[in-house]
Amino acid sequence: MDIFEKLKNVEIFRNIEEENLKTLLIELKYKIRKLDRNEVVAFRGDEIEDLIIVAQGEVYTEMQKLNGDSIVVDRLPEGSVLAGAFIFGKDNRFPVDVVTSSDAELIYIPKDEVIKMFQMNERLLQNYLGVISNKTQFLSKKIWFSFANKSINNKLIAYLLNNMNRNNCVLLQNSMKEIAQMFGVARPSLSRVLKEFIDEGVVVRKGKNLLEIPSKDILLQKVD
Amino acid sequence: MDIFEKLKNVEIFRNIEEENLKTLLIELKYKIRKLDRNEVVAFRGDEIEDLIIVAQGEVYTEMQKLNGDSIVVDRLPEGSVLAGAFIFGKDNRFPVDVVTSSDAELIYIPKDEVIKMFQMNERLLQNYLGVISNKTQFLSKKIWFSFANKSINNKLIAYLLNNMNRNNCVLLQNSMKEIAQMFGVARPSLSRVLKEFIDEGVVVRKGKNLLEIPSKDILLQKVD
DNA sequence: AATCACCTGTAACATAGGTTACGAAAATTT
DNA sequence: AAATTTTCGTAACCTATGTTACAGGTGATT
Repeated sequence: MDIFEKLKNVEIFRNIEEENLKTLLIELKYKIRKLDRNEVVAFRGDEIEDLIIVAQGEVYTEMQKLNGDSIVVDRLPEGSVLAGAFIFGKDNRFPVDVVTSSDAELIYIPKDEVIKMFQMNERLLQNYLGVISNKTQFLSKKIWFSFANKSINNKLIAYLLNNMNRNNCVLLQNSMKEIAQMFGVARPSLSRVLKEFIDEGVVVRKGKNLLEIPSKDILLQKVD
Repeated sequence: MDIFEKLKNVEIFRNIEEENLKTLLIELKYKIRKLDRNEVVAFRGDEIEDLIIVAQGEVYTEMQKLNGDSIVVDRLPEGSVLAGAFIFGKDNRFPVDVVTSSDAELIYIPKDEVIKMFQMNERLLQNYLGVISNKTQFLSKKIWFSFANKSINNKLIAYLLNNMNRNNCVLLQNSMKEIAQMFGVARPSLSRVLKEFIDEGVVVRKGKNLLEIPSKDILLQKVD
């Protein structure tokens, strides 16, 4: 598969006509870097000078906690852009370690070239703005969620309300383990709160992955 | 003061030569809206179709918690851009209520015009990318901080390490009340932990707003 | 200087949530 | 279908943090 085929599937190149994409490829300076699985793409603190595109494979980013544990922050599948908010921001260094989770092929486009690209193709610019805007939206919502809902109680209520369909039912998309992780709480603790709700009849188990909320209002009364 | 003077102080118009800025003003379609103190600029859920610039005065954004309390999310001083990540993102509706905290003058620039602007002036595009990139960076760091440092203990250690100067001292920029708010914890709880550190000699009070950390290593041993 | 408003430190108390552990159920692999 | 691994519910226990309250300090305002 040639580079052109790969670029077509990259998020920032969506909906760009083949013609224009080919023109871009010719005009543009870029470098391709091939890596094996588990190779380090960049260390925390490294300067970011290029836009990096995951043309093939997958990479993940991880951060060090104070106690030395490292936690996976993000998985970037094929077609993603790496640290898109960091080439134009104040802090031009990687905030995280970046590692490949499979054989991977990365495309490096220098910052200057990126800006040139934007001026050559309006659609591309809009895509890019979209990508980093979505990231910001995603982060904003995440922060709001954990700030506005401190107790597991409230987190669960908010989650249920967000995922409720017309029939007052919630189909659990994630395992309890995963939900607990999303909430940043211990699994047994979440389990305990859900049990309370079920014991009180505020929530009814309809099946392994299906919950029913008999009354939204009664659920809301449980907010603390 | 005419509109031109006001625009010069807007974050996305920084470092743009007067000439170019004047040209932009002539070419551009925009609307000006004047508001009194405590007027609502936009409600949560309203469609976002324009880039909104705070040309004069100040606005703040607030969100509703489940229990009805509203919390101030952000203050946007003169020269800020409102919801910059939301005109290009997937979700084109305000995530928050927006209210003026003083008499204010807002400039509305339609999305299409904004893109035109970007293509007329490269510097402007870079500024805009910078602004929303910085926002993303800010949010990322905030999330990481609260995710990687669950206990007040660890939050405090991370804060001290981040704000330490060469002399192993930390000049407290914010009041304890504010720091507690940043951490999302109760003030007396933060006070208690700091007292522990001081009692143990891990941190030394050098003055009202000055702390000394005798040994970084010993401080790090306190991580749990 | 006197009043007021606010920020701090501190303590006693209540509780939400983390930890650990174990067995049953479910899912996956053999 | 047997075996192995993973998820889940549940309970007992413990600790970190929130809550409330009060008094001394600091700074602003009059």
